[in-house]
Amino acid sequence: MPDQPGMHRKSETSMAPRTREKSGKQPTINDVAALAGVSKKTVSRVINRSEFITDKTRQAVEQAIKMLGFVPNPQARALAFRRNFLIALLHDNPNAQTVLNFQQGVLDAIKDSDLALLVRPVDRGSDRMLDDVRVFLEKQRPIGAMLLPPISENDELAALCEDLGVRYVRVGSAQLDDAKHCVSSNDREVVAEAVGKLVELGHRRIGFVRGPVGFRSAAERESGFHEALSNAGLTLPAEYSAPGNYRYTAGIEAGEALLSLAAPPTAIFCSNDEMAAGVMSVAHGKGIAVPTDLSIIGFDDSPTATHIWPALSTVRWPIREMGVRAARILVPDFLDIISRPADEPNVMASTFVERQSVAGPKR
Amino acid sequence: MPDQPGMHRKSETSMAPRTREKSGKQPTINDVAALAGVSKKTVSRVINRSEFITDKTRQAVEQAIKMLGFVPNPQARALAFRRNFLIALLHDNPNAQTVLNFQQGVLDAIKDSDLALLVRPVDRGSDRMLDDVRVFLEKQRPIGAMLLPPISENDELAALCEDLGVRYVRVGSAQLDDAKHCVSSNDREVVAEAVGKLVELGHRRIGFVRGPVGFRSAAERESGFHEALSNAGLTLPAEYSAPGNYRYTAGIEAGEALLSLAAPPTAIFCSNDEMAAGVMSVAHGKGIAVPTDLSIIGFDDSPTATHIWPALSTVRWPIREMGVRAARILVPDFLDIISRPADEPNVMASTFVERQSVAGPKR
DNA sequence: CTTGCTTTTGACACCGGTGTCTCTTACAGG
DNA sequence: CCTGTAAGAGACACCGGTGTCAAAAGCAAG
Repeated sequence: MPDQPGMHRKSETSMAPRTREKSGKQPTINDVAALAGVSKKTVSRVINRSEFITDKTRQAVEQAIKMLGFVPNPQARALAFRRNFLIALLHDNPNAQTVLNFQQGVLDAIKDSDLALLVRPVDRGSDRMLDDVRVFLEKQRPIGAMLLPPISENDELAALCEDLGVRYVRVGSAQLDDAKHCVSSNDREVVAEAVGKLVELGHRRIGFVRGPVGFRSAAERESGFHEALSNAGLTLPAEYSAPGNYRYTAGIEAGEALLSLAAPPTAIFCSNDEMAAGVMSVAHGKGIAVPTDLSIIGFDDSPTATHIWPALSTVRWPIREMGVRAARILVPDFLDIISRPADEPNVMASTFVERQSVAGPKR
Repeated sequence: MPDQPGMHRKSETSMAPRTREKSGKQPTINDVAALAGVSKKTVSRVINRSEFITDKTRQAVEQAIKMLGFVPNPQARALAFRRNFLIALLHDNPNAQTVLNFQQGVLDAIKDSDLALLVRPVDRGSDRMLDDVRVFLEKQRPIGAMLLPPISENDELAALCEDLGVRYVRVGSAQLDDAKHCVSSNDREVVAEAVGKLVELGHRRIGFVRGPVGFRSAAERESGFHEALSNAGLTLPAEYSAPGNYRYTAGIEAGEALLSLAAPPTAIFCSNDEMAAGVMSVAHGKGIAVPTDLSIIGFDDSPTATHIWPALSTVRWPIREMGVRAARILVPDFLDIISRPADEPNVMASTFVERQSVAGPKR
């Protein structure tokens, strides 16, 4: 059966992942140029805030833009600029809430800009990780990338960004003095403050649940803990220090270990909230009352901190604010920032949040 | 003071948000065409799996592609296709863990494809919401969009996608029969099963903490609850039903109300885990032992469910699997799926997870 | 009114792919 | 062997912007 006369063959169009467009086409730079009576390059200059343009021309173009509701096509710009107007968020899913809060901060910061956010989990551990990220960055060509802990500690990743001409910001770790590439918080200091409160309340037997080895965040927290102890002239007996990996189950194990000691601690600082929840569960199970018989402090101020009972005293990490700040460091030129980034600190303030899990020792 | 002879003026280049590129340029379709001795269009056909090509030519091109390590430039394709090879995830931050789990599922599904994930929170509530999303979709031109609850219930959003030629999938709500646009889970059924277990254990006074009004997810859970009760020939006294909004604080209030009754319930089903945590806190505060004096069931299987003590029996929502499934529905043509999407269900199975917060009534 | 410079603007190629249409080739049938 | 037809491959325009460089315009000095 012959095809319709006019039909040459199956159209190649069907192959394209294209879907129909109902609403009228959007205006292009050519439409604007025609309406304003200038060349498209001039319109381009206005869009890109070129300084070599007279006010008169600029205004004429801006009016035409407004009249047509013109929005530059990001795909075309991406092709011409060899850069996509995107920020990539690279993370290794340490904690959902953390990622999402940070993400939220970044989105707050770029809300009124032309940027969008690309999320990309990476598999630390995998040996193809570096290649995967390279391919990702080469393909997506984002303006910049944000590295969340723990992968922010990977120097090779930073070097890769550097090499590919992708701006980057490392969050919560690495050299604090590199204000161009780092955002962090004063965790050590605030942990010391929190543990100091325990000492003030009269605690002398204070336990510690560590974070995973090799994590800078964990090292910071541990160092703050020791600082508080030595300030008080105390030392940490080996059996009062339990290993951990930021997981709830590690908290359970640590709790079992610490609370089974002949002379158990009267207070325990846990390197994050999840582990604190684990320790608290063990205490409940053993009939040890919190905070009467045992004070507990966590770190993160995750939702868990308020959901458990009694509500957990913890260190709030300004992760969302760090997201905002990271975006400002990364792409100040896209954000119309009032206060120049240089004026803002790149070490954000963590705070100790006191809830119901801390009291003086029983006597 | 005159400039260097060759220097014409300040270069306009400085305006562009471009950063230097160290590593050598990547090969383009032209390089491939030259190496394979064919036209670029032919290479394009191979890339796009056109059927009008002989095996011989295809192999020659594929070899050239491999030899050069050629990767098509997504920006150029986006421009020519008028579509970006992206999937947008639109959500209204109902619950960080949920969003991230879903996100993870989507990423699992698109891992080996050319797609990337764009995340975009939307502000339900705002009246500019629809316009914001329109601008976003028009600018980014993703292939498709995923709508997470509760905004998945917004018909105008779906219509907008339709209108803009953006494929879409609505998660966890809306018409279940629309297999092309919906993924959901059998929540009603599983809630009925969970509450049925309470009845089997001998509970007769069972309280209910509702979800926010107008949410389909809440309605489903409530309907499952009632189904279990009526199966057992029970009814829900008005004072046993407390309002809620999925927040911890609402759980606190509901707990206060229900547990202050002269004849308090011996078991409470909460429409989500956060509220269950709130109810549990109130029980702890009142010295009501869980599960001895009070059984509690939640919904979501969020991290909170395992972090609180005793660990919460809850309904696990297969959110990550729904993410995978949603991606397969949305972009089957990009995923090289073995089992065709039509073969898979679009109603995923929730499951009741029994932990330590449920026991028989005290008698 | 020129001249000589600087500032603004525009013409045109180009970024790296895809759509359309035409031309070439391969093969079955006469 | 010739012809008719359909499949395969290529030429060229185009997607919607930006970079380069030359031309035009503005302006102070001669």
